[in-house]
Amino acid sequence: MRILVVEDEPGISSFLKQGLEEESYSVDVAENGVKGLELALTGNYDLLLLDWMLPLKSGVQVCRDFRKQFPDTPVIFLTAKDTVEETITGLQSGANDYIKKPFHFEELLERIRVQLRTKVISEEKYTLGPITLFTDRHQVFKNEEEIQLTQKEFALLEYLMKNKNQVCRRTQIIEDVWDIHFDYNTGVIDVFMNSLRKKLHFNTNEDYIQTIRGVGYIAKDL
Amino acid sequence: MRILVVEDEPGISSFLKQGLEEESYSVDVAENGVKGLELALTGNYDLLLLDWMLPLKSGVQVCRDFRKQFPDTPVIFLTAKDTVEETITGLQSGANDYIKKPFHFEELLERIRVQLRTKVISEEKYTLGPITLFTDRHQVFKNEEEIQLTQKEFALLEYLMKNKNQVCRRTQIIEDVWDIHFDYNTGVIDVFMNSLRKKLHFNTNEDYIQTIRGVGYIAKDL
DNA sequence: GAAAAACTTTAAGAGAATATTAAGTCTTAG
DNA sequence: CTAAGACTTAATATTCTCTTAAAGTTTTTC
Repeated sequence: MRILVVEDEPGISSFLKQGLEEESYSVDVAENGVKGLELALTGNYDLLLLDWMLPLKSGVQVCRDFRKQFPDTPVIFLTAKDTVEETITGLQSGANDYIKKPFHFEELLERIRVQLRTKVISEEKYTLGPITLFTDRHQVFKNEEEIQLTQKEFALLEYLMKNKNQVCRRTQIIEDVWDIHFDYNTGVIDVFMNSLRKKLHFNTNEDYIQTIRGVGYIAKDL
Repeated sequence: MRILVVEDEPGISSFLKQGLEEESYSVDVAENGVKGLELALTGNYDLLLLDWMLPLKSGVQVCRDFRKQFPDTPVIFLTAKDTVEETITGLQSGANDYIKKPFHFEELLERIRVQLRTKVISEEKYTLGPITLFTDRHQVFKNEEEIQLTQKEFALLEYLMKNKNQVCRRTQIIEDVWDIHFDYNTGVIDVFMNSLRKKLHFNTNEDYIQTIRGVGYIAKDL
């Protein structure tokens, strides 16, 4: 089980990391809200532990943004903010539990177990840099923002992401995405690759989909 | 939403009953563990509020026995037992949350909502932007104005709202709303979607029900 | 550096999916 | 049994997607 700890005080985060790893969770730490959300949105975690007061982006904001894409992954606030109003705000932002500092580690552990015991099997998804693609839901996100794709655009992106870091030849693509098994000559792939890149609006240094002259294309993390 | 309060101190239980009923929960009270378990096992409740120290049968015992038959109904402990060991024992007995007395009623309310928002199935009220749908009463409102829907229109809207923010495929809709389990190709869905949107008379910028070409529809808050 | 090859971009027509309308069939209340 | 309303089917209209083709750009080759 993978846990993401978003906490800016090194003392607390390293204490949490060590303690949780002793319980054989695998733990990553982010030291500010922006980095935390970014990591969380990769979808690699089964649970989030969030501090409220974070540099760059508050825990509440992280929780809200995270919830839009992951409605089922449990989130636990772990914070010194202890008024009733703050607790309620935290829970309303989509958290599943709210623990006030100072806390007992054993109680935290048990509350984590409570959240994880109901957790369902996670859905199939692929990632590519800031892009996340959910096959069943038929949805694509770039960071927090949802991107509307047509059928073919989606199928093409799905194919590239499924074969991430591998060169996809044009003949393979036309077979697997278009289901055409004879020699083809029109520029369909090129046109769709174009609209795909346009909709994903990569910056100049975000070369996540590269063309390989004379062969095809490749999707790769940078 | 029906809540069972198991609590032997009349002062506390009547305070809880009154407060929760003001929030339009329907509340029953049991004043000892045996009676509490008996009522709980009727399955008529969506959530249990349990005291620990109870006559005849302890809250922990009630929780354990209840869990055997109802693994998914949320249970919240509400108790003066406040050591870490007791908290852990309570949570391990199958509870979903553990609140220590004295507590703030507003926080209790919010923690109840947290538990109930994941129990989608038995929920009786759904919202979507200005739309509110009551499953039991079979009523739909847009803001204050009631909207008259037919059976199928209601069922369709209910399905979309139950799966808010999730893509609903045409095949799923035809299965779950029409109960047709083979391939089906008439435009029933389109026709009902049309009359639904007409009756809900959304403005141009109120795109609460979007169509996803080639896939189906999605109801989402904006 | 010019020509050829490969890829990108744009635009328009064909095709497919959905929206709308209307008519026919079924159900239910009186 | 009849009439009103609800559901389904079918036909037409509209909108959006996919494909093709042609023009523009970059890269490679000689």
